[in-house]
Amino acid sequence: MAPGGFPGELEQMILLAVLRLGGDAYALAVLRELDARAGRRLSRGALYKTLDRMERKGYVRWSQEVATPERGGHPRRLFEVTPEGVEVLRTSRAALERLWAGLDPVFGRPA
Amino acid sequence: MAPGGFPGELEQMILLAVLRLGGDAYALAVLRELDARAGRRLSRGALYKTLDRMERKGYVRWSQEVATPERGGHPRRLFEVTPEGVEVLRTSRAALERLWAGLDPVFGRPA
DNA sequence: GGTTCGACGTCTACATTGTCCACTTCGATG
DNA sequence: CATCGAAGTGGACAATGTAGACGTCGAACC
Repeated sequence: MAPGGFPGELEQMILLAVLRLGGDAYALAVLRELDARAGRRLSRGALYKTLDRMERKGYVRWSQEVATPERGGHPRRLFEVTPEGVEVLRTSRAALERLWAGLDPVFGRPA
Repeated sequence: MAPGGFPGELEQMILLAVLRLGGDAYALAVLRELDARAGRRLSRGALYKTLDRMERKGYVRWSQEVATPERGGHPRRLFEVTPEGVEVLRTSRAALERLWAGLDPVFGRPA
């Protein structure tokens, strides 16, 4: 298992959203992706907090966006998932899948 | 979405383990199932705490085991997932799956 | 050229979850 | 009767999840 143990539910989702966005993962986009895909809403504060925590753990890193059009306000932070982040996602997914395996009947979704 | 929002990572796993065990879901068995299936280890304290919290939220309920052999110590608690618990699992899984969808290439697991 | 607005990021405070460990109970075993 | 193993409980604390208020810039408005 990944050294730090299992990531929290939100951490997992954020990691996935960042991954999905590829080179376009700045904060507000992550928020929109989370809402659109998962119906998961949260404030910017919550997002940045979690992202910062994950940075300390080495699951994500970020850089300032290149100063292209500069549309005002702070320069955007562009997030990216590290290999460690990918790894942690992989193991947590595997664990979950082994628990789900064979339960479909219970959920009225036979096979 | 389920009223109480998304369940935590551990809550999810415990719910699944209880489900898997069917009528045999007493605490120590849940612990073993979690370890065996998901490599997730935790103390009894952690388990009971989480189970109690989930009871308050209506995701699980329990009953004393029928006093058959009485092998000593406290009577065992037999856990069971409520319909609400099933529902919450279903929605959280759906959300996660929508986030995972299409990411397989990233994980070196093409299709 | 001041005001407002919208896209960003940051900070503080607090609620919820996750976690361990020491303690207790009680039958069986020695 | 001392010990052991299976169960459950309680207290304390660490990690995660969460909102909201605040600051900052450029652009658009007037």
